[in-house]
Amino acid sequence: MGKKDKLVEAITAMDQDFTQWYTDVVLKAELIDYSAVKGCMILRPYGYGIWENIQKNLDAMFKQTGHENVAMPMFIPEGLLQKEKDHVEGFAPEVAWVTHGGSEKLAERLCIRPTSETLFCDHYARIIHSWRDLPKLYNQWVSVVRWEKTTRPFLRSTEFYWQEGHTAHATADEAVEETMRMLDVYADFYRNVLAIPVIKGKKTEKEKFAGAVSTFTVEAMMHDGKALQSATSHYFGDGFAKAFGIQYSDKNNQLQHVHQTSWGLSTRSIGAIIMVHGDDSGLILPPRIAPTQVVVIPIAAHKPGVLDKATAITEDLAKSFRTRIDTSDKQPGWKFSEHEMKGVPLRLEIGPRDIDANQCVVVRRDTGEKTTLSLDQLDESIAGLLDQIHDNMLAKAEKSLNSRIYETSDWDTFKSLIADKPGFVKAMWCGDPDCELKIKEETTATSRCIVSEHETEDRICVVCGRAAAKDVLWGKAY
RNA sequence: CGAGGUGUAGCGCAGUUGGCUAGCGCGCCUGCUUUGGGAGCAGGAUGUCGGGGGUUCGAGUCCCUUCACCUCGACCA
Repeated sequence: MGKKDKLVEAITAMDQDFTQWYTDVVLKAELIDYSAVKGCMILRPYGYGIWENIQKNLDAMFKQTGHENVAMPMFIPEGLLQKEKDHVEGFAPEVAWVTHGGSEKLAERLCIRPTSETLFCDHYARIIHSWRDLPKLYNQWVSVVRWEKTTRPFLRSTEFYWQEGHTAHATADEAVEETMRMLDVYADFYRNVLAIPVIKGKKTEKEKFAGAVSTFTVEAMMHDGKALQSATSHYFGDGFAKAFGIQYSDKNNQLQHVHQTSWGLSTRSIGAIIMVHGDDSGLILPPRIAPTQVVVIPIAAHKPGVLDKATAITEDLAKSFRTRIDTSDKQPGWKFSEHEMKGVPLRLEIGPRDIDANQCVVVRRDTGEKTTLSLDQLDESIAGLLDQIHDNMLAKAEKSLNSRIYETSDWDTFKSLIADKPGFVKAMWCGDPDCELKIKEETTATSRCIVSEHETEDRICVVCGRAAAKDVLWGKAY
């Protein structure tokens, strides 16, 4: 047993048991703790720190696209929830109800928001009167509650944090444009901030959001080849507007219904970060959202000058990067492993030998590569390395995604691909829900999204062999 | 909600056909020595054996029940 083995024994190896690896990482990297309520997790400082950085980056993108933040109540009266038929049918089975206020039974029970369409619609009906009031581009950062049967940290919990954008527009075209704009924002965010490549597409009727005209999604591929629906953007048409009476007078003094969208990204994105980038030593965090980008580890800290120098470097770097120094009395080796497990992108070692040579040792989490850097112009070196890490993580994830998308038009090949090859299968679909259902029943794979739609004579449905226009990505999903 | 699994110290576990004061490793605390890949020595603290009920002279151990967590299905971000 070498020391490396001991390190690995803390976390289950990915290829031995991926779900156990995931649970180990989530707990040992101190992202969450379980709570007293089933299915509810506590976001610990390190886990919440990731979420804060996700919020910071994504919120800036929302602001750039003209959106404003608001805060809606967490309670929805039953009558309000029931206004839109498809919506209530979709969510009713998994809502939590408040029936009492103090010891008084409520005349009308209140559900704890599973999503806030109804609240926004109710509000919009009151504040939108004129074409001059449009568009309304609102977003909120809140938690919602869905009474899930099976829960897993970040991937599916009873309460989870997310943002939900809700917009109202004068025309259908504008609303469609908004739907696609926000889908692009999510795809860009995943790529440029989380270093995760995603596939954009449209959900099938079966998979779309309750109450939506159409749902668009970004799908990511996890290390085990399974799909994770990573964010969604919905076009509502005027269905909610009609149910809630959201009308405005247009420029010709005609009463019109608004056209709406909603879009959301949740703490599930943290699950994606873990399962796309992680390795057997633990987390590997994308530099742009890592709570700590650089951890400084003084070596032989008791020796004169070491701690002072390490502290000075930390303070200097902290002006430009999220930098922390580890002054605990643990052994250096212990610290190395600890910060690797927590996915800190860069580790900076500084000891007596370095100080004499005016240098430090910097180690990349993504490659393990160790380099010696001059203490002069350290800022530029670190900035360059963090960008390189991002680019490398993205490139690696992209390669992993692209190398595991298979394509076939043959039903038997399709079945064996789903069964034997982790990843996605691209196959044509005629659009018949029965064919979609057959795929799910016989392979457990579901349609992830329709990536494109175009009529071509020679293309046939992978299931029934009839003419097919939809290019669909299929896969097993979380 | 269906199938299966696990609950003993902070974590990982052992605990024999039911039997005396419930153990081990790691971690934790104190002190000293150490420090470039999970340190060493010495001393110390920590338990409602998940909860409730039952059988028994006696239950961590057997029975019933309940709760939580994990895995696989059905549903979702």
